[in-house]
Amino acid sequence: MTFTTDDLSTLDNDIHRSQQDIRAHNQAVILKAAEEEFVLKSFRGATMQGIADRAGLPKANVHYYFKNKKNLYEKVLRAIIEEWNEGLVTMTVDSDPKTVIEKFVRTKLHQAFAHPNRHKLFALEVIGGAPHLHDFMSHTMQDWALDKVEVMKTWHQQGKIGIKDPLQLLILIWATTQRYAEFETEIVGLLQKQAYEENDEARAAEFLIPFILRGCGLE
Amino acid sequence: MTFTTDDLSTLDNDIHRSQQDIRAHNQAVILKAAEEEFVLKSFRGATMQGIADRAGLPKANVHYYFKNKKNLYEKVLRAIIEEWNEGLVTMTVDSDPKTVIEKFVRTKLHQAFAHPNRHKLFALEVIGGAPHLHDFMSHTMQDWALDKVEVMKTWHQQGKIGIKDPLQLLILIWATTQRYAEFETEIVGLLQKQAYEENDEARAAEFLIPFILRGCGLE
DNA sequence: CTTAAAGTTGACCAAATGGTCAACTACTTT
DNA sequence: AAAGTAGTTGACCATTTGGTCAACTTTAAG
Repeated sequence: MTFTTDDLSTLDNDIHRSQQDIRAHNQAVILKAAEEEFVLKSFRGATMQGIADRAGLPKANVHYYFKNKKNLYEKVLRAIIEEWNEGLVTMTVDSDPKTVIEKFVRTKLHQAFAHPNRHKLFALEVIGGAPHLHDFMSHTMQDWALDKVEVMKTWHQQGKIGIKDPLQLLILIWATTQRYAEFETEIVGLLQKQAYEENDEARAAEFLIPFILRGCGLE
Repeated sequence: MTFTTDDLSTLDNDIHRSQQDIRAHNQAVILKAAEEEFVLKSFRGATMQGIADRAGLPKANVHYYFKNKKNLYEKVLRAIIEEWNEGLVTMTVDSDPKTVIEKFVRTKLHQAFAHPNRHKLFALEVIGGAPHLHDFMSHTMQDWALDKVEVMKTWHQQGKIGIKDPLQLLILIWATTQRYAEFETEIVGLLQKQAYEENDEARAAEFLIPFILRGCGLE
């Protein structure tokens, strides 16, 4: 995929657009519309017509760019995996636990606030048994996780960290950071707001990072 | 609802069943089937035929007991709210923070392992904007949560707890406990198992409770 | 035993929806 | 400017599916 979903409106005022631009622009608009529709209605509940309406295009045009609904869905999922790969913090036995854990939490939290829909979609997939993410879950992600677990076990043996069962820590960090994306609706309600505001990510980080470090016996 | 979903098979061997028993039994079987189907396929993806097959009944029979799909779905959601209400730990300014928090985490964690599908369904709803849970979310749950936040703020002022922003703590506890239900697929994979085993709940509790208490500056 | 009520079920229908297609317009290239 | 390629779109179709219904069987009541 050579296009990006950022700044979809930059080309809107050009009457004459090159066909390359048109392709990139329309595909990006459709992917964004699809992401929203799939989050709100889930795979089967989302309709091609609904996606088309959201994208401001006729339905047949959506089919021109994406073979079918499943194909479109998988293209949307790909963006999730790409983002996940970007959040891979380096973590070796020689790293400083406190630094690495703080960086990891901060990165994941930032991703959650930056792309909540992606995290929601990922969660929808996992809850439904991850039928489309099976490879990713049982290879890429699992390999990464189990490797980090080994690193943290070594840290524990060296007395650098007060965590005997690092897999549980990994689960906790994912749970707490991603929660702000997945349960946006609930949390925004509890904050008595209509939507997240600028400082909400900072407020979460300010709580989470010291809490987790304390839990790990660091600081 | 006067019936229960527990032990659906007790009546299976009786040839002659009273009509009351038949009603209770069939409704329970259908609700259980619906819960599974809705979790796996989400509202729109679940089909009445699929639910009927899972329940071992003809589709028309499902419609005999539940007016329509929406009605059936809402009946399933009701069970979730009832379970939620059962997990309400008493928490006042005079309670002992450590005892209450430990009890709360343990209860929520137990519910997560006991009824993962309900938690998955709840999560699906929230992720999709909670269209069917709006009243519950913005009244029952919010009132309860904000009340507990006030209690914990008092604890903090009295120096009983090291948490300035208790709403974040509440979010963290919900996130970490419910995670074991919602992300069952992922976590079971990370544990390199086919399904949770008996000690997995205890293993989670053994990690989570000291971790959270430490995070709160207790113990 | 008779009558009514409750429960069962195959067959059917109308609406929704994914996907196709052919006609058309707009760009691009030579 | 002509021919070819890419993009647009309304109309259409086949399939899926929620929901109905009428005929039928089983249980309950008088």
